[in-house]
Amino acid sequence: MISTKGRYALRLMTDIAAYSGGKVVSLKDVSARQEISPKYAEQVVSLMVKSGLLISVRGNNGGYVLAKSPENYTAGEILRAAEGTLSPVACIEDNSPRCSRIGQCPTVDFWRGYYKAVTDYVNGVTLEQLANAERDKVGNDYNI
Amino acid sequence: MISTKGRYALRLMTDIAAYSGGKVVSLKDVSARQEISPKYAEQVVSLMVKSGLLISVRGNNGGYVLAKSPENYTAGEILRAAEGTLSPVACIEDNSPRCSRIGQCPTVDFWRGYYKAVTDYVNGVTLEQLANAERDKVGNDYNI
DNA sequence: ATTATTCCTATTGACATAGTAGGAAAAAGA
DNA sequence: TCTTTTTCCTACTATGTCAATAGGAATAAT
Repeated sequence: MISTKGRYALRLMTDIAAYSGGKVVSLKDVSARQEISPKYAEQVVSLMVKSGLLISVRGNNGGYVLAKSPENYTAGEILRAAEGTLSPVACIEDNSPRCSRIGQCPTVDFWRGYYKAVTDYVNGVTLEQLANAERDKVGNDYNI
Repeated sequence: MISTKGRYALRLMTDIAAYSGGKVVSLKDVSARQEISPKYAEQVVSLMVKSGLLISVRGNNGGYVLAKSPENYTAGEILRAAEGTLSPVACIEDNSPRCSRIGQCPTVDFWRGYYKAVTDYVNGVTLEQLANAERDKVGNDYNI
């Protein structure tokens, strides 16, 4: 399962992309709209800053701005910045400690394929697409 | 990440498919070949039995047999039996407690797509393919 | 009766998750 | 200069999950 860090990161980035209009926006506003604990949102957003996906502005009237335009972000890079890796197993990551069974393990190739299926998918979705979904959905608060 | 339960389940099932030849095989042998703690392997295998993927034979000379032939298993059903679900988020599972933001969440469709990418992949790999990989790899114990 | 197996449940140490909390540092405005 | 609003940083904590380990009961062949 993807943890709340990854899920919140995606929603926070989507919100900023959808509503900031390129201006600095405070996390207070973003987290309120997304109903995410402001203090926890801070920690998630700090991962985005550290990865260079968001630019922070400190002080009064400060906040965050996207580092590039929404169509140039993929969901994959946001999730990786939050989660660390999307690899299903440790042994196929870069810099993984060598598994002694790697030469005889029948499932390594299977996991590589799994990883590729996930990677291809998340790298194929842009933040712009998510932001459009956000704007489309507002007002559509139908309870199924 | 997929837990050891899922990873071990796949390797144990693969081993049985590759080496049992349709006969009852004891878990002691299987777990030794796969270098998995026998006691822990018991717990993993019991999930397979409960899901009907393996048939158990109790008593002396007992063990386990595949419930069907390897080409009729997918990696997906084995992983789901071990892991419970492969869904990346709780809100898109069947019988999930309704999330109050479902009507306005911009990422739900993204996660559905993610889930589908994973599901399509794991349902497209058969146990027979894994068993062939196992047989091919034995003897290729090159240390990279 | 012995032995080899599966079956079932309890326990444990280590670690990760999902926050909460408090305050320091920065910068704008009065 | 003082106040306010923001980000930034670190520590703490409760809860739960993981990955086993452990012990013994039930079963069945010899």
